[in-house]
This record gives sequence, structure tokens and C-alpha cells, in this order.
Amino acid sequence: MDRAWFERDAPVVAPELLNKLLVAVSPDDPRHDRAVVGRICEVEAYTRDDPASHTFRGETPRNRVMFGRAGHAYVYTSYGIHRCLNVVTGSIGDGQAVLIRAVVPVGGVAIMAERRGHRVRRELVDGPGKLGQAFAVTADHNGMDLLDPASTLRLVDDGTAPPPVPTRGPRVGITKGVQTPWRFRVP
DNA sequence: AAAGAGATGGTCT
DNA sequence: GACCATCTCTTTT
Repeated sequence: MDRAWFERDAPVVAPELLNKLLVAVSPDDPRHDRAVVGRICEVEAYTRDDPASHTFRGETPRNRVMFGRAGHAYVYTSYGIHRCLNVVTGSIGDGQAVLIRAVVPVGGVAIMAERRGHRVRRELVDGPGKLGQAFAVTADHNGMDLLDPASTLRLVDDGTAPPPVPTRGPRVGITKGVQTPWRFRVP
């Protein structure tokens, strides 16, 4: 995946990010080979001139990386509890990103279950906070280059095409910009 | 099956 | 001091 691929507007990148792979490894974990893999099945786009976006009111210490290089991770803490993962898009200074809301587990399922309190497979990674748990996303991942094969958290294209007609609808969990249909899912 | 509330802490006003 | 890009558990139909 070329970085230029991500240097387009978030609403364009978002639907095309569907069916790409998210891979996380935990090198610090004493156990061997703790890789977790999921196929992205739900995303949301957030842009600068978007009242629901963290960048709507300009650059702050928190949203700094959203104004940085495309393909990097923007991790924020939601409701003081959850870590949510975004991929920065657009050009430097644009302040856009795509929130990864859900994946289909395809590898390391036992590890995800362990981190998630042994729930049924369907409930392992079907929300942004749950994804943060299952992939062990932390503030340390903020600003990480998701396109670097050496990164412990990265995006991979295994050749699977995005859905030709993704399910599209309003974003969830927001109070402003509710009408903008920038939530995309694999049908 | 659906609806409600508490948890919990950083960020911004 | 208010507001969250959420989740889980409990209570109510």
C-alpha cells in the first residue's frame, strides 16, 4: 500500500479501506508470536470542516497527528476508557482521518478472546473500543506509521478488493454532523 | 428485545 | 465544569 493511496480525502479512502487487513503484534508480551489479524469491515470518515471531527476547531496537542502525514495512526481515548484507532488521510495540514470501527477476526482469535474476556466471536471486534481492546491499542501507537512493515501495528493489503457497493449510512456516537453519511461497512 | 445508567478521565471552555 | 467518534451490565417491556 502506497502512501499516496492515503493522501486523498477521508470520505474517498474510507470505503476503499474495507477488506484491508489490520495486523498487531505485541513484542513486549512474554509469550511467543502474539499476532492478531482482522479484516476491516466498518469505518467512518472525519474531515476538517466537519463538526463531528476532532479537528473541527483547529490543531491542539491531542489531534496533532491528524494534521500530520497520511498513513499514520491517530489514537484517542474515548469516554476516558477506550482507545480508538484512526488512519490519517489527506495531505499534511488537512486534519482528516478514517476511524476503524470494526474488523472480522482472521488471526489470533484466541488472543482477542483472552483480551476481550472470552466473548463470542461476533462480539470480539464489532466496535471501535472493542477493537482497541482486542488489538491492545495504546497511546504509544499514536503517530505510528501504519504503512511501515516494521511497525507493531500496521495495515496490509492482501489483494482482496473492497466491496463494490459498501453499505453507507450516518456515523454513530456523535451529536453534530449526524446527517453526513460517512460510515461505510462491508455488506 | 429494548431501554437506561454508570464507569471513567482527558480535553477544551 | 461540561462534554464526549463507547461499552457493559441491569432493568424494564
